[in-house]
Amino acid sequence: MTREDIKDYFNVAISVSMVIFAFDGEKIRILVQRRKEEPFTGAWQLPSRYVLPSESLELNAKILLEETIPMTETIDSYSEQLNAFGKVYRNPLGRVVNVGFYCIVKMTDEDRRLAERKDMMWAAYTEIPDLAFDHNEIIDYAKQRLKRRFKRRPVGFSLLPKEFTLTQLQTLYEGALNKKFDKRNFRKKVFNSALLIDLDKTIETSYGKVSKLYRFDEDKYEKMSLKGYDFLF
Amino acid sequence: MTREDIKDYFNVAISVSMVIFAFDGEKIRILVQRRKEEPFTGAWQLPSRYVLPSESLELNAKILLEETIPMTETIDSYSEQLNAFGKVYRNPLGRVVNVGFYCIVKMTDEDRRLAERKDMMWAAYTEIPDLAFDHNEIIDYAKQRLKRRFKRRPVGFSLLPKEFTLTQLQTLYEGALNKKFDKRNFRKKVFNSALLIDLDKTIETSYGKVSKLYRFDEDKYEKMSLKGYDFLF
DNA sequence: GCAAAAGTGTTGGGGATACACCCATGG
DNA sequence: CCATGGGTGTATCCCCAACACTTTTGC
Repeated sequence: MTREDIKDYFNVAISVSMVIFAFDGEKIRILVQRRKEEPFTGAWQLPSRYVLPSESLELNAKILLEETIPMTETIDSYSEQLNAFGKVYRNPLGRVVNVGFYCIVKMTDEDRRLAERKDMMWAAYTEIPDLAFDHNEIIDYAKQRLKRRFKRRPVGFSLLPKEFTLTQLQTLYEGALNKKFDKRNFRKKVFNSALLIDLDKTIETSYGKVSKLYRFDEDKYEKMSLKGYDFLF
Repeated sequence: MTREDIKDYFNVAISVSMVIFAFDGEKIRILVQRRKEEPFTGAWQLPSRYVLPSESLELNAKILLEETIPMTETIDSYSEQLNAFGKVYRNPLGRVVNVGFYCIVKMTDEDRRLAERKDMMWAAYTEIPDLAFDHNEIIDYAKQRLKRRFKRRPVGFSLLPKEFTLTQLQTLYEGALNKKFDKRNFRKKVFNSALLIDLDKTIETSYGKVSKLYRFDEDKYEKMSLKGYDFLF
């Protein structure tokens, strides 16, 4: 088979979309934006980008993330490919196969302010509006994947600030897994993992309470992980 | 953005590849075939197919499976999409993004005979030869995925004949998870799940031994699964 | 008679679950 | 003084892991 024989096949476009998960202290949220172009102008969508034949998927995903939330430190965010979404008629411009990605970022104040703009919104995990193309399907898939990751890897810490309280951690896990935990048992579990560093610092939370701060011990996790340790929830 | 603006993007081809897992009673194996065409003529590869812009990924994956092992009942096989593999220079003909799939089939005698042909081989799970393109990478990914599935879902039964012995089941799990199990504990575990039906039949296995036969209770699993039951290994 | 494979119970420990009260603070 | 949220210990249960011998049969 030569390039000539298969030229009919070379008429597809690739796009990447990014499901950006962040945690505002209360709920997990996903960033959606308004479309500026045809088709579906004005509709909400996932941040997306077409990929040139000469460019890699991963690079485009990275660029997409950086141009969408430019002020956020995305260096230590967690990112991963989802499936390819390739229904024939998902895009009226032609055959476009979308490769979904998701990432987990620490929400900064700048990120919060993004939502003040009219063309972006941090949609609550549980209340995603109708989106253009098949982007709702991509989000559903990303949510499933996130849930699975939460059960087996310490991805939650990528959503929290570097220093966090145990109540924040528990709220996050309850949101992600859609399940209530007993406070004492939850604490026992995370302490048993021995992956939290007590910072011997407190922070004022709501209602004038003080609460102890912890940090996730990433180095220790890496080492244990290599020895076959599994973080399970 | 119009179709004209983005015509540079519509110059990609899509292919699908299939990692076909089967179990010969001793080892898990993966079907590879010889390439008949340029590039890499004569090299081993995963069964693969280019996808026309007018056709769906899933349909192509299904056709690919059926034309590769035409005599096998693939109806009750388990199939799932893997990632998109999209390195820029993976195919010398142009930019081809490969969408990987894997499936799990019950190996029939006809399937075994496939391996007698010179252009196909059931490669042992642990001894995959060097393949064309990035197909080794796809297989590595598929193996990881299979292992995870084995831990959380009763996929193993799709690899076994409908009626099987507990020794077969254990051999399979040990191969898939690369781990030895204690025979008594293994049996306790599968009996506790209450998903095996004792067929009150025996079969002659090797060395003139007789061994009891079991069947997997798919209906019961479906029902329990809906109620939130998790099959864990 | 011995090698090979099927089959079968008990025990101990660790992790998960269930459960309730005290204290400090702001209003 | 009360509402809110942070913080702490114990008893029970179940699942998991460790462990060894008998029986049958082909060679």
